[in-house]
Amino acid sequence: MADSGMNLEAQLILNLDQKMFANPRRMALLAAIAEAGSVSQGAKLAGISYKAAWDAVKDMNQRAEEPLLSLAVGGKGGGGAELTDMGERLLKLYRLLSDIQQRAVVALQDRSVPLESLLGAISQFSVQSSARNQYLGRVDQLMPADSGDMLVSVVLESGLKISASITRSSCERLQLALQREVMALIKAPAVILDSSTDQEAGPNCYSAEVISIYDQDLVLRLPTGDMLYARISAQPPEKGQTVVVRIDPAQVMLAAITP
Amino acid sequence: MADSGMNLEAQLILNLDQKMFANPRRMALLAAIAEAGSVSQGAKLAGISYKAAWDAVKDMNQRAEEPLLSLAVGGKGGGGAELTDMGERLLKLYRLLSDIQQRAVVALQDRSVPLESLLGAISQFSVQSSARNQYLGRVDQLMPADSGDMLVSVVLESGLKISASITRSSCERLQLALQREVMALIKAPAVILDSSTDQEAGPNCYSAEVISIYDQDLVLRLPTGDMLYARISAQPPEKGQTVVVRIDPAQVMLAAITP
DNA sequence: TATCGCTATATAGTTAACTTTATAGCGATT
DNA sequence: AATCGCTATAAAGTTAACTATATAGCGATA
Repeated sequence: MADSGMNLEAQLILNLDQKMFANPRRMALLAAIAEAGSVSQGAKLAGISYKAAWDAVKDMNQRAEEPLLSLAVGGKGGGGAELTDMGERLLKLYRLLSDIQQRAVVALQDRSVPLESLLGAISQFSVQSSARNQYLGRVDQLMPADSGDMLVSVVLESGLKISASITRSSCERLQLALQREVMALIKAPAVILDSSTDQEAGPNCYSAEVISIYDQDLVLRLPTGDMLYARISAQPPEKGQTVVVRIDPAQVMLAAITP
Repeated sequence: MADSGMNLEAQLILNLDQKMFANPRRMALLAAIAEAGSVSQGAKLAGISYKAAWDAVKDMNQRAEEPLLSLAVGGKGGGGAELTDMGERLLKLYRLLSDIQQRAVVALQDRSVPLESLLGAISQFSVQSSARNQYLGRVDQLMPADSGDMLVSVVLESGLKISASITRSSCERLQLALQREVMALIKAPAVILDSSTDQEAGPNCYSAEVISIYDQDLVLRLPTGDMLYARISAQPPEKGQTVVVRIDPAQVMLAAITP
């Protein structure tokens, strides 16, 4: 279940009131019926017997709060079947969920992904941000600042502390509390090289070693071992040099998973 | 699958080489065996017959590339069973995937969630950011800027255009291309009220109507109907007034789902 | 060396979801 | 009014995954 050569895939089953309601076969059938225009032709398309198809359709139509298929008996062509809006929506929902699940399976199979952290795991396969600097940590301190915002201190596994200035309403929206797992996001251009002093002072002020310079991208290493990506502003430093960097807490974005 | 009163839950089945490998019952059994220290006691705990448990364990141990349980026969206590590292990891992976799936199910049941957009759907239940302003749109234009960064123009459904300045490497990492679905994230403090002029000029410069003022939070409405959250800096405007706002493209973060 | 609780394995019955096959009934179209 | 292809329903056989029950074998421990 962990290495590359294996063919692991996820199947989604939706239970309604503790009983199976949707599974891959049923959803494929639903799609086939929608395409063919009748249960009998859809069953053929899906490669199952008419009886099984009809039983499935009957069960779904009865148990869903609204039918998924509207069935016409007799008349033109002998009758037919059509997806209702509800049916269409269920199909979309199911496909979306399957897609999400398959992404998760593929991403989390990698042995290097930590499975302890929900946030860490989810961020591997879901929304990726353009921020070069992404640090997983926990809320360490929550302080009201003068501006009316909250100053949130995040401590990483490595011990590095990063402060973020967040509006109170955002704090509430993310349900930030001590020990909550959060990710601090910092765009590279928000990392300021501070040549005026070589003293660390104030929040988010660190001394860092220059690891590499390429084009205008600067890679730094903090004493804690964490890497920091910055952009070169005025005079470029040299490789191996130690510089002082500063990050405005207002430029730090926090991300979390609401429980 | 759509309204509140229903009891919809997701079940995860993992297929290995087209055949069922892990399902909720098997994983519960694995956990029970780990807790009890033997297959027979674990089966009792999980409420299934010893035969079924043993068949499941045998199948999993044989088909996984490494056994999940190490079984000892005879000796102290007659033998016993223990989770291997691989078994432990599978269990964690499974729990994480189930958790993610359940979150997705709960979030996407809401009728108001658009099921057309993968990014829109995922962002509903996964990582939430502290940025108050979040706009779903598509990449409209990709232009190299003087700084060496890329200026990415995002157009929303409403027609609103937002520009973001992103490093080239981030562009590549997110695989940004024309028409790619992205989300623009802007912290409220990054929205600057520009009193010097009432002319819209340059990128990310909009005239906006003041909808509400509470404490230091400002809610604005753009002509396109989109809402914009800002922080009050110097002199607070009045409700109903029209103001000009400006957002530095470097302060705009983009998020996407890599395909 | 006998005991113990476990792994390891077999046999037979049960269940749920299928399968094939068959047939009744419907109602616009011809 | 006859036709047509569908929905609607039933009966009987198949399969996979269980159930319960039984038994052989193991090896540290007492």
